[in-house]
Amino acid sequence: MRTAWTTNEANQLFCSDCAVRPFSFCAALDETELRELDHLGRRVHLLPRDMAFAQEELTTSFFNLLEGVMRLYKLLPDGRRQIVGFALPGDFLGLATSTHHSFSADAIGPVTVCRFPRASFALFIEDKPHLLRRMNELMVRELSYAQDHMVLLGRRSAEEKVASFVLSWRDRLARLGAATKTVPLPMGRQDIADFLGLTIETVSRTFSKLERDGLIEIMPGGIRLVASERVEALAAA
Amino acid sequence: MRTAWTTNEANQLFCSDCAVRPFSFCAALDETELRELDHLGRRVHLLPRDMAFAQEELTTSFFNLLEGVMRLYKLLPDGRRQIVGFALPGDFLGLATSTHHSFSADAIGPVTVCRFPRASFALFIEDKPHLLRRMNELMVRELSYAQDHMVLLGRRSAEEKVASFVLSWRDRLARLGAATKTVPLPMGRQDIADFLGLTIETVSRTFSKLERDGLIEIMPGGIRLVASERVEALAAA
DNA sequence: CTTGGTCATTGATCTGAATCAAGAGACAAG
DNA sequence: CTTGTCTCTTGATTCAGATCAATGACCAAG
Repeated sequence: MRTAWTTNEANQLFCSDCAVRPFSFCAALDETELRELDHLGRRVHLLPRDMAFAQEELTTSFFNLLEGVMRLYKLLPDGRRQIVGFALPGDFLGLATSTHHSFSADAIGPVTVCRFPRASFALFIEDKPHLLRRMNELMVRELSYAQDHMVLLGRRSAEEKVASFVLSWRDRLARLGAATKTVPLPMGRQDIADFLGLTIETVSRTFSKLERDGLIEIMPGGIRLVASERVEALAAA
Repeated sequence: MRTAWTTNEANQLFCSDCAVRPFSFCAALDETELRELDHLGRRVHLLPRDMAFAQEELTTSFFNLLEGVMRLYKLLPDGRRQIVGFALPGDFLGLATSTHHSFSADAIGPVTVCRFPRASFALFIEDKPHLLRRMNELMVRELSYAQDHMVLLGRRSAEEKVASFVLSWRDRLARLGAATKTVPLPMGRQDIADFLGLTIETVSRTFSKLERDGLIEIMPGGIRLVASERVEALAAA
């Protein structure tokens, strides 16, 4: 529950050296703008379970994820949780309707983010049409992703949910340039359950079933796709 | 399945007279820009079931909904349907990842839309930061709405789903300036089911139960909130 | 007035996933 | 090595919602 970034600031590096720039909103910036951005952001390290921001909290910062994986989730008053997404390096976090965050974000493993104060970031993008268009593009992608997830949550079986999840997670990692046959799953079973609208038991059983049927192999920290075409078939229909 | 707008164009009216402008993206425009926009858009009437565009189709137009209600949905290969949203006057439709639509949109009742060719609209907004920011704002709202819906689909019971739906629908209508105690439901039970991730029977049974318990009254074409505070209680937790 | 169509409701039954309940590993702290 | 704490898995049972099956209400066409 601690918000680490108030107490735990790392030394600054330069945007021009940033490894995630090609995947990030800042890919749209030129040299001059990058140097300007250098003065806005601060690198911050988060430990597992550290929160970048919480639902209902005043929006004071935006974040660009540099390293690690984050969990984005909403809680119901009685404690039920829905994970609305997992963030990977290059993802931009914190955009919210006006003043308050509509979901919480915390670190799964160790995480590095680039933190931007809300106000100065807003000034920075205000009159930069190419950057605004880039943000638009990212949000359209995000929205389309959200709609796909609604289909999954509303209309798919447990087996289809798990299969789709594994594949779309693999594809996101692949876009960042990782291997494809072995799929690391840094999040726990409960996280997967809360993402897919299932219980932890059903997720566990479904993984076991997929392994028993010879589609995957369960490994510590992830899975291996033994018969990816059969997993694709499950995810497709 | 017919796309009516190729054959069924209405006579043009002016943006400055447009009733939905205060609710729409074009609220951000000044006099000169409005006159420019007049030349881009054409008003088009759709009949029930007419499609504005279909999933996978090339994006040739954007739409601003002027009158009526539309259904936005995605289909799985086997015919299962998830409605990702209902559009009301003022809503902007058609933004998609690059070239293709990611969902279908059709008319529930009779509908009037303002149709903009993709290319010229893109040129029009390209260098207008205030308009780009306005679009951004609308998309953040959309995304936040999508996330709320994920919580509903993934973590709520049938009764909670129906209660939340009725209230959020009422609130959207209220923002457009309609009455609040009686809630018109222009969409059918099957549409509500496909929106909430339920079957038509469960929706029907749930409405009946809410009526039996004295929370609502079922009327032709809608419902009346008899004990809205009890409905709110269901929707909240 | 009858016919056929669509849509909504209700009842009976079934089932996929939730819930309840143990274990089994993994691992850090003492 | 032991102990406690997690997380994951597996089994038994229950239950919310799906499925199957009529029936009723409404309405436009003949």
